[in-house]
Amino acid sequence: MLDPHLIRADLDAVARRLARRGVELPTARLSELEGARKAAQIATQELQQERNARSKAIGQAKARGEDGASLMAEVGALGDRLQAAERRLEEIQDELNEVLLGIPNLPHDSVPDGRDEADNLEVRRWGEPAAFDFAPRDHVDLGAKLGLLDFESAARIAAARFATLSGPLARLHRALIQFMLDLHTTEHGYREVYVPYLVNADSLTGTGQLPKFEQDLFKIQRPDADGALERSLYLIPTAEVPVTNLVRGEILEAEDVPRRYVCHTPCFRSEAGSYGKDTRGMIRQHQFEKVELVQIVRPEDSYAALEQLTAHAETVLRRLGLPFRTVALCAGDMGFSAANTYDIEVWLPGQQRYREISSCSNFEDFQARRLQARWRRPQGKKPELVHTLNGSGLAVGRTLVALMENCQDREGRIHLPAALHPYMGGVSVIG
RNA sequence: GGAGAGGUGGCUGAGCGGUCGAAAGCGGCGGUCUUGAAAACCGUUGAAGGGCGACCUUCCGGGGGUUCGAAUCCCUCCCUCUCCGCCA
Repeated sequence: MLDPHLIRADLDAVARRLARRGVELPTARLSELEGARKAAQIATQELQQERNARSKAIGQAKARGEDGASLMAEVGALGDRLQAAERRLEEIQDELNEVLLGIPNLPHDSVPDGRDEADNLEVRRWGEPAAFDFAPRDHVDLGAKLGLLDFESAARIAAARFATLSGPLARLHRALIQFMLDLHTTEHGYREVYVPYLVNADSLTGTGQLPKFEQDLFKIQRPDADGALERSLYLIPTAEVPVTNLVRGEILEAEDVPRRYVCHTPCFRSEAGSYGKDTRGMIRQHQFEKVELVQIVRPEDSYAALEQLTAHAETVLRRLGLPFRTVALCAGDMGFSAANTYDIEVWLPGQQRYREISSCSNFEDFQARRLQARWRRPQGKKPELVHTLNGSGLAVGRTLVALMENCQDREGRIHLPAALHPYMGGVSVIG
């Protein structure tokens, strides 16, 4: 959520910055609501003040042993007016809040202009795509040839857009998770956490998935005692949600502040809007594993943290020897809650292009405001909002795809990088 | 699932219809003392919102209700703890 003060103070500047994302701020409606809010709030508070003063007088009269009946008669008439004023104020605030919750974050000044993916800016590139002296297969063909990757059984068990892995490929998948967790905990200073995979609506509102993107989520309805459907939970679309919510409603002490978490979870995405994209293979699935990096930092440190976190994610690819490039997302391509985002894209020989394997974002105080996640500066000042960041470190399924496609030989065998050998029980070649 | 007990400020914890936004302790901050620190002592210290301001409003797990007035009474939901049952 944006700072309401900022919106009040300079609505046009906010609108201009949002226009870079291709978002039109409903300025007329906002200023109308804000005006109504102010009037209603002042009116309500005046009535409350009057009621409080008179009620107090009744109390004092009674304490003196007086009757107070005449005073009570005076206040009676106030009740209805107060209630009406309170209702009206609540209505306006609900409406205002609804609008506010639907406004995306402001892009940082350093974010390049642009409408979509095509306008993203490459900031660096690492590794050389291998020159194959044969036509490289994509992971679907490789998996089928190896007999270790199968979409039909997954469709039978569940539905389209699921996959089953078996044997050494299933082990490789697990090995990648262990490798990533070990790297980030032992070398990059993250604390490993295990969290719920089902979360409530408040958590999703906190990180920004709700209210706007409910259609992307799998929702679990829980029948209550009467069989009525209430108290829904949602399957997490990313560990970002439960992990960032670790600090929801907290006031952290200064020495407790940078917090760095790493967490492996499955992720579940309904992605109702994107059918038809990446239908082949395991690039876009309803269920996938991810190792996520989350940082809770002091506001002044968040941009340094973004560089650091992105580098931590890149390190995974470096260790695996997978060629990648890092792009700065343009304003139009960034996610709802992000102020600044780097995508890391890995080279996929099967597609002859770089594909997103990690997205590292600084949310500044946007999520923190929704979460009421705060910290106290050393000198015992007022609590201030923290800044939050996260990034995949990495998406496991896509890493598996990249390994298969980049490390294949003419016969369709997969030659694993040395970094994974300890996690594979000595197996260095699959197939 | 059954029975019971609870949810109060950064933390612990009192209050159970009327100056209670809330005692006390811890912690934090400021000061005295000290070469410095600790200890001791004194003072101070919740959050959010509104108003140009003097100030005002809201908040005692969430929501609803009773009342002139609710942390305190009622309803409901959520959560925590103890015992029993069941269970990976």
